[in-house]
Amino acid sequence: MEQKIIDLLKRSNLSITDSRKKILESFFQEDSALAHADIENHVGQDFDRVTIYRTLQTFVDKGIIHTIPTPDNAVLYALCKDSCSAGHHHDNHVHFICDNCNKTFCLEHVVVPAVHMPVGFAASQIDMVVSGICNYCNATT
Amino acid sequence: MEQKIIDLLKRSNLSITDSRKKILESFFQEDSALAHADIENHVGQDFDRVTIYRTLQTFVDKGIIHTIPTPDNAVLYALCKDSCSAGHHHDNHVHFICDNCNKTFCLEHVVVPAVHMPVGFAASQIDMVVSGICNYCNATT
DNA sequence: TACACTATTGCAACTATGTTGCAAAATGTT
DNA sequence: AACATTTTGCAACATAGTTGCAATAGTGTA
Ligand SMILES: [Zn+2]
Ligand SMILES: [Zn+2]
Ligand SMILES: [Zn+2]
Ligand SMILES: [Zn+2]
Repeated sequence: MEQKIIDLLKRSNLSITDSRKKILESFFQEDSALAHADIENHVGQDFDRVTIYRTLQTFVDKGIIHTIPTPDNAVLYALCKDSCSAGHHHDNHVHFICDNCNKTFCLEHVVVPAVHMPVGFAASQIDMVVSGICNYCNATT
Repeated sequence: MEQKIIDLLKRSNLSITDSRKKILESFFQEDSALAHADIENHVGQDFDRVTIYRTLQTFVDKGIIHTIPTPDNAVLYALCKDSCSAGHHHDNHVHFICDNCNKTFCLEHVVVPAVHMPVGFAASQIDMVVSGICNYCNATT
């Protein structure tokens, strides 16, 4: 884990700092997307709020994580897959929000479907967010 | 206009107040979705910030307007079509955000396409937000 | 390892956004 | 007009996010 994180930071041309390691750790330990508050809980009192904001922004810029738009306008972050790089995200997958456990997941293998635009409108990016019951919650009820 | 607004409020079982009239007016005058700040600008100093928040919430509850999730997590509101009623929205259309003029539109006639969920996931609601260049901006450049 | 250079962090202060309780004012009904 | 009910404004609070700057930590080089 430790080494995997260090490699990722090096590959992204980022210096290895305690906060970056700890914050990345949060993402590798959780399979779902994280809100700023989740990360604050995970890293505890170790780092300043501001550091977390700046670190997350850095990770987004470097293509390490991506943000997820949600209907209730909370900001969520999740790890990007390898195809993302600095200044160029390739996150065209669908996101799923569970109404029961309230977790948000990247459905890596579900590509956002095409949609026919009215005349005059040119689409450059499409976000799709699905809510419902996740596979874990469906299995345990 | 005035009469149209009064009728809409009566139909929704809401009392006719100055703030509700003025805020609804904002929506009828604009063809694009409005942020809280836009409405604050439109109504000027006439009403308190809190009143605007509460009025918008009331309108959402009554099925008069709906919220639009955006990738940058701003809250936007737009008029619902007639099929929406108190406690039951029917807004399954695609939303479009123009990268040029920065306005957001309801594409009333573009229905959110179906998407195939992985095993175990049950979808109950789907939001699709497209960004790009709108028809007005494409026509004038 | 020590040094110098640069990048990162913490702090404090600030802005923006949204919420709550309560008394005053406006609305609808009789 | 008088009453009961909603709605509004105010003040205070809560949460989220940003900025400038000085202190600190990380990196590459000698
Ligand atoms: Zn779930
Ligand atoms: Zn994702
Ligand atoms: Zn436009
Ligand atoms: Zn809409």
